[in-house]
Amino acid sequence: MKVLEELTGTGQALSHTELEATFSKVDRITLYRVLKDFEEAGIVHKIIGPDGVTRFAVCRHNCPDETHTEDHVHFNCTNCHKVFCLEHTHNPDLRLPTGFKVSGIQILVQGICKHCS
Amino acid sequence: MKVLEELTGTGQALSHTELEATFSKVDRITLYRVLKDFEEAGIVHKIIGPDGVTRFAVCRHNCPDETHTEDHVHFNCTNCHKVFCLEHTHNPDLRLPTGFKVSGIQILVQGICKHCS
DNA sequence: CTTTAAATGCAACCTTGTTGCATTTAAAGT
DNA sequence: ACTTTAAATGCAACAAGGTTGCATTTAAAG
Ligand SMILES: [Mn+2]
Ligand SMILES: [Mn+2]
Ligand SMILES: [Zn+2]
Ligand SMILES: [Zn+2]
Repeated sequence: MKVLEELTGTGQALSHTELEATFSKVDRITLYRVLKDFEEAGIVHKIIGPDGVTRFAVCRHNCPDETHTEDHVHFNCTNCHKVFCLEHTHNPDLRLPTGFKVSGIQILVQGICKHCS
Repeated sequence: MKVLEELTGTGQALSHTELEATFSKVDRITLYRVLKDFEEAGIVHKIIGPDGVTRFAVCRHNCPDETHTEDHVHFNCTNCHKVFCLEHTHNPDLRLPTGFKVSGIQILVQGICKHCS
């Protein structure tokens, strides 16, 4: 519950390492399990950025458990290194070469975030 | 050189694990170093997918060393699990919320590839 | 108050990737 | 052809991130 509060409170996606620092009393394995459970329950979603860092963010766009569509852009600030869910910036339609059938899109934008600019 | 031939020959992005299987005689550390050197030389580019797997692909769009812009979409087949560079499918322009300044975009599309469909 | 299940912690292990150092291999110089 | 020098390779060791099995705590039901 405390972990969920932290994820809900902060406006960003947090890595296991960051959460571990916040909850230093909690064992790292417990933290892994909590995050895994949240993910499987559809409460949070996992974002693995182009940097390879895994982060977690709460699902805000009241997505039903079934269609757990992750239809928004993520932003990675090159200054503060934070990752934000841009919930209102939806994935664009892409025209791919013939033969390729799209089922999902993951977009991660790099740049300077609102707070750093 | 053999590694570069392999990367050039195959139409996909290959992971270290895959290359290790192909070049079983070569030590895995040597392979890591070769790939790192290629990347720093701007000969190949590294792609870390939403699955967290790191893959390497040759740069084909004769990009100059300076502006090593990675301006194309990557495709991850959910059937054969291969990753392709869609060199001719360029990144779209995105409208982000005010305050966010874009410097780069990474797009990874999931679906069924040309060969699997 | 007792029974039972869930949550936690610990140890051990795996994968991916890096670094230091000794050894091979190959390129230059004489 | 022989020596010198540098680059490339292999090995050991290590570190970060993550998973699994098992014993123990904690808390929920009965
Ligand atoms: Mn998100
Ligand atoms: Mn590419
Ligand atoms: Zn920032
Ligand atoms: Zn395929």
